[in-house]
Amino acid sequence: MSQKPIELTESEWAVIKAVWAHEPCTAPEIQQELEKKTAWTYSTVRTLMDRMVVKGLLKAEKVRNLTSYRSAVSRRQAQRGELLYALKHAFNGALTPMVQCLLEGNDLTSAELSELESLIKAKKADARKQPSTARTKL
Amino acid sequence: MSQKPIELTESEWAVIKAVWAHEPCTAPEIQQELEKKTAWTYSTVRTLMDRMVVKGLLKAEKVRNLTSYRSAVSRRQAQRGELLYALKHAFNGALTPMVQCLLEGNDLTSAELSELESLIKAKKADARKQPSTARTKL
DNA sequence: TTGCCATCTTTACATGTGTAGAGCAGGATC
DNA sequence: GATCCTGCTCTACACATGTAAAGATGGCAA
Repeated sequence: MSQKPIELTESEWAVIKAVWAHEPCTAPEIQQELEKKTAWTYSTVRTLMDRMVVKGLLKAEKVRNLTSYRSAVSRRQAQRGELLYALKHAFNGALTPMVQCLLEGNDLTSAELSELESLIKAKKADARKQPSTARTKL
Repeated sequence: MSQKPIELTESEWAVIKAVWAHEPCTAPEIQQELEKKTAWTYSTVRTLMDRMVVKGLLKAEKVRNLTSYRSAVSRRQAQRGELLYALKHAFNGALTPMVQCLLEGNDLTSAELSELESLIKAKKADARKQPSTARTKL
């Protein structure tokens, strides 16, 4: 339970995003996909991917002589990991200041602001009904 | 302009937090402060701090034979750096989903939710008056 | 059968990060 | 003056990360 938080480097983010978009997929596929942005060679991508398998971020399966990769963590999990890192270190776990900082530094359209407002309203209603029980895990 | 984003490792966060709390300060002071939590020796802390000076996260000034340190980045800057990292990689720059994810995964009290609500309301009013001009830099 | 191509495997190397020991120097102490 | 702190400098080492070349190999085309 409570597996340690997922943290991804910039390169790993690039790779896993491509994998999410194509899985199951092969290293050459991912390399081609990323080449536009990163100019990484096959070797580079492959090394990254294999290291990510070791870390439990991807899963690899050998079919004959080809290796097929899939993600081992969901986008949600990865997103939450990133958020938790920021929350923990930059905001000492305090959520409200974090959201505040987010709002302060960026220009939101009033449409976006309204959207957030309704999110919060929904959440409030929710909290009233199910007091901190049926939380969507991750 | 637009200096590259600030990103801190876990250790660096520990150090800079202690520095913010005590600056101007010396390495031994910080070491003692951190010892409780981390059990790092003087050498370790000192190395970290000097590397952070090189990176521009701290400033060091030599007074006689003692070295006095101060932060070179504000808490706000560091917080924003962390947030931007998450925003960019995990959410492809989309702010609303990020806030959403934040709300989803954590149990907020209804007091907190109300607080956020008023933050947003304030922001909305704000946006109406000064359309994206006088933004607090960082 | 002989090459060729795509893919895989191995190895490498620079730089960054976590962690720290060993020895040095200046001021206080005896 | 010899000693003892306290803080400083230098050096080191293991592991992580970014990046990739070189060589091995299996299957298909000629």
